[in-house]
Amino acid sequence: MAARAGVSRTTVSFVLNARTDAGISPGTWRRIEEAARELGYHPHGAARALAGGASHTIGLVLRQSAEQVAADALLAETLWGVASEARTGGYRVLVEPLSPNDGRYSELLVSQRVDGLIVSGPRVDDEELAALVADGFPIILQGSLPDVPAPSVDIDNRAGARTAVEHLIGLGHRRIGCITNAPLAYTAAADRVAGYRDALAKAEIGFDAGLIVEGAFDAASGHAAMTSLLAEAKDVTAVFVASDIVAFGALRAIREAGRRVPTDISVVGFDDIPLARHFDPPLTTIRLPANALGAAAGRALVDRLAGRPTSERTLLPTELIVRESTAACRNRTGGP
Amino acid sequence: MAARAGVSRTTVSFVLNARTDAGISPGTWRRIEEAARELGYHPHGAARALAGGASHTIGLVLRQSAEQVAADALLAETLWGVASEARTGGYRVLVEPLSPNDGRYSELLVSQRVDGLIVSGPRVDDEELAALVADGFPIILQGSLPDVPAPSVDIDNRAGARTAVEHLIGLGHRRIGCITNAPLAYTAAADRVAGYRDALAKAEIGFDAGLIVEGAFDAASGHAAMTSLLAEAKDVTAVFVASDIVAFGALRAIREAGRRVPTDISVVGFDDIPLARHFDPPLTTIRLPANALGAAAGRALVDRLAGRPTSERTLLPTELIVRESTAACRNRTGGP
DNA sequence: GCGCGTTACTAACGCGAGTTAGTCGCTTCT
DNA sequence: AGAAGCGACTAACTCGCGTTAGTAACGCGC
Repeated sequence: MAARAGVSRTTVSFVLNARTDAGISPGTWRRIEEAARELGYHPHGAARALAGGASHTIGLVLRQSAEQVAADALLAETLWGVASEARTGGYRVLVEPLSPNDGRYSELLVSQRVDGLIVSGPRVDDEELAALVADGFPIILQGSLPDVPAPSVDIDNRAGARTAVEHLIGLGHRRIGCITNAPLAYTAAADRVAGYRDALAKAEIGFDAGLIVEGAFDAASGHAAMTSLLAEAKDVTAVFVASDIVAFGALRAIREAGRRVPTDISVVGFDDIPLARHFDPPLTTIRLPANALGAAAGRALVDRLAGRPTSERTLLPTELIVRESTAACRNRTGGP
Repeated sequence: MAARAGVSRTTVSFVLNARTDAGISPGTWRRIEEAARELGYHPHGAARALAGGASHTIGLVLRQSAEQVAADALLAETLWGVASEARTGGYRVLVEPLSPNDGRYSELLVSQRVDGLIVSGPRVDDEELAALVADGFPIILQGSLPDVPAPSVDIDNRAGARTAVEHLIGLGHRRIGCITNAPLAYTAAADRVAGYRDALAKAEIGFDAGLIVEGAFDAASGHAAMTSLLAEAKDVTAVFVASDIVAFGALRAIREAGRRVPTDISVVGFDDIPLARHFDPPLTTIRLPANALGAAAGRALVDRLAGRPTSERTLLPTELIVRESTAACRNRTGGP
């Protein structure tokens, strides 16, 4: 204990916690700081947590399956955002990857190892989560979950999808297909389809359910979806694929069908994964601000823990990145 | 405290820590377990850490820059491996992303918030790391760092590269180019080049420094490297690209040059990122066991913390995944 | 009836901080 | 001169648990 090199012990605590209200003379203050440095003194985390009643740690629960995590090109970036924001707020991040039916993360909270939780990819049937939220634990949802009364942070999937499709419409396309990023049970997938429909409605283009095909996370599903779409709706001149990875498979299907992108068919993706700019052709897509998403979740939790007001729902804006997979429609079947 | 519902307090501690040596009668044991369940009792993590002298938490330090993290398709999977292995050992994982010149992770260890550290992507000039290791802290390196006397876990880059090139040689190729995954200052890049040379040497193919071009993490660098290689060495019939992402750019360069894969040029990648099987053509590559890598690092640290013997250096085997980007050489210039 | 060994527990200390309620010495007011 | 006030600290309590040493009850042998 640095008390030796200086004077007391309580005083050390005051200095290290920057308690300016406790009237410590500048001389003593400096003396203690120096002693602490010389002795390489560092307060013991656990003791501090015990005495202070706060662990200064937040938990990040990954509710995706191992396969989904492996396939998620943006997860690491999101984690980075959470962690850096947490750090500026004086918190550390404990990561708890938990496959869907693999319960029991409440222990983290209940044992006071973390002060709050960010739950990424929450599922509707998560009873444990609902119970925790009902008990008033500080929890931030990263993703959408309508029925759970906890603050959530997400990107604006609907607006993003709408922007993507409006871009297509602006290029003169009228028959626009849509391949989802995941089964529609996933809210993110449903929201993106909603955005697609918004854009069509605004442009007064009739909605055709036959133009929507479900994808499922990976490129193989995109390939299958696109193949079926090309077969079913031959007059499609553009496709909105709600995931770059799925779009990658779709591009291949188009190539295999002997059509060209963007000459014959325009394609817009979603996510802007690092590889998207290198697709053939470079993919026009909607940038998902992964880092900012993590940071927003981190900030929301830190704010909440500090007792500051938190908005119930934060929707992050996306950005249209125009590259070379989209071009003006050449055969305007639906023109005025 | 559950003492109320049962009898004592020390006894509760014994039961919850499964101290069978302390002679607790089966009746009392059961009574306490029930009471704990009914009261929803959970020991306080910080108190436990303070009293027990161990935080039961390990730190995972990410020493890559934010950009590298974002571009690393396998990082999340590795993290998953670390975390799941840690959990089976009774540990939690604290993640500390730290850009290269952004020091000060020793605080984690020194303040006892973690019992040990896994350092991913260590750099040679990391003085803090060297000091920590010298002080005897439990640290596992994930990656290679010859001069630091800490146990390390890595994949066998050299053997993997060798396997890749041997596959090419087996197909009859003799003029084989090599594009690195990163600048040669990175040991992983140097190791993979070493594996490339091993394979050539074994097959008694002369080494030509002109066939090696440096890539740098992303597809753009692969594109540039391949373009220059095609221009400089027109007789190359195969290329070993030490990273799938870089290979993606290389494939595009080959296409742009009017050559076909694998008809004119065979390509082998490295990493087996999820998208590799969907490349055009599906990429033959070396699978990097990301999950296993994380798990091995986690296990090594847990073992070390438990006082069990740990091997100084663990090299995980890779696996050749043959897909459609490689084919037999057609113009055997160097044949017997 | 006493010593001795078991069995089944419990009182009390200590981990290393944060925090409350003082204490001490010195001015300033009345 | 005595009370009150203030600046600069510190003794001692608290957090919730692990752990060591110790105790009470009970049986057993002689």
